[in-house]
Amino acid sequence: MPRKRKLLAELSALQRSSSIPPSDALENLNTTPDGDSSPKSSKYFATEKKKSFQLEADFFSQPCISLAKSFLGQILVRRLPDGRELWGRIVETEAYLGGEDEASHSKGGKQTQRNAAMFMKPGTLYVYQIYGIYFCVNVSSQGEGAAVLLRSLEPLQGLDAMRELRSAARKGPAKPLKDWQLCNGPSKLCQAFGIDKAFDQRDLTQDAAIWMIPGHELPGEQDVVATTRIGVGNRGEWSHKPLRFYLRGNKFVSVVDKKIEREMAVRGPSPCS
DNA sequence: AGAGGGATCTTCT
DNA sequence: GAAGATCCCTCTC
Repeated sequence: MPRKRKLLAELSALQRSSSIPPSDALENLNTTPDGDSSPKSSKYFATEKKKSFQLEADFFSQPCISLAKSFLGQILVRRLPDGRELWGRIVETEAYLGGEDEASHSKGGKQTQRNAAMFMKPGTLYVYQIYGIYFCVNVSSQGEGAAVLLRSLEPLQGLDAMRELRSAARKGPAKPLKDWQLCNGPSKLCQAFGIDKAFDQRDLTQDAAIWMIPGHELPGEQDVVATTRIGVGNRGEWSHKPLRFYLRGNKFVSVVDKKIEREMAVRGPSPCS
C-alpha cells in the first residue's frame, strides 16, 4: 500500500479531531493512532523545546507590512501526526491590509465567517479554500482585519514527506517533484505542509502541530524585493501597490519580477533621493 | 517561453 | 449565479 495514502488518512483523522482547542491537539499528538513502536514523546520535553526556540506573540504584533517583511528568513515548522517535522524558510509573502485594501478579504472592514481569523489576535492563522480545491494560509497581524499571506517556502527538512503530500494530491503517474517545486506558491506550500481548513483560527504561539522559529540568515533591506501582489486584478490602485515581498535571487520564490530587480540593481542598495 | 483552459466549490450578490 | 489572494496540463510560437 502506498505510504502517502496512509499519511493523508492520518492527517485528516487528526485534523478532524483536533479542530477545537490547542490543548486537545497536544493530547491527540501523544496518543498515536498507529500503535506504539516508537517511544512516546514527553509533553514536558516538547513544551521546553518550543519555549526556547519559537517566535512568540510580541513578534507577530507588528503592523502588516512590517510583519510581511519580518517573516522573510524565518522558519515555519509543522509536526505531522507521525511525528516527522517539516521545516521551511519563508522566502515570499504578501501584505493584505485592513478595510481600506480593496484586494483583501477584509475589504470595507466587513467581517464574515470565512475571514474571522483576520480579525483575531496577531499570530492567528487564516486558512481559506480557493477555487474549490486549494488552500492558502495567512497570519493575522496588527491592524484591524490585516494579515500576511505566506506565498513561498524554501524546504529545509522533511522534503520526502513534502513530496509525498504534494504528489498524493496530484493525479496520474508524475515525475518526482524537484525541490524548488515543493513550496513555491501559496497552495503548494499548504499541500506540502498538510495545511487545510482545520488550521483556520489556530494560534501559531500555542499550537502543537504548527509554529515558527527564528531563522539565522535574515535578509538586509537590499535583499528584499518589494513588488505587486499576484492574482490581484481590477482593484484600482490596490492592484499596483508594492505589497509583495521576496528574497532577491532565491530560487524558491514563485514569481520573480525581473523588471523591478533591474531597477534595484541600477540604483544600488542605498535609498535614492 | 508564453497563452489558454479545466478542475471544483465556498462565499457573497 | 458569478467570481475567486491557484495549479497544472496542453497547445503554439
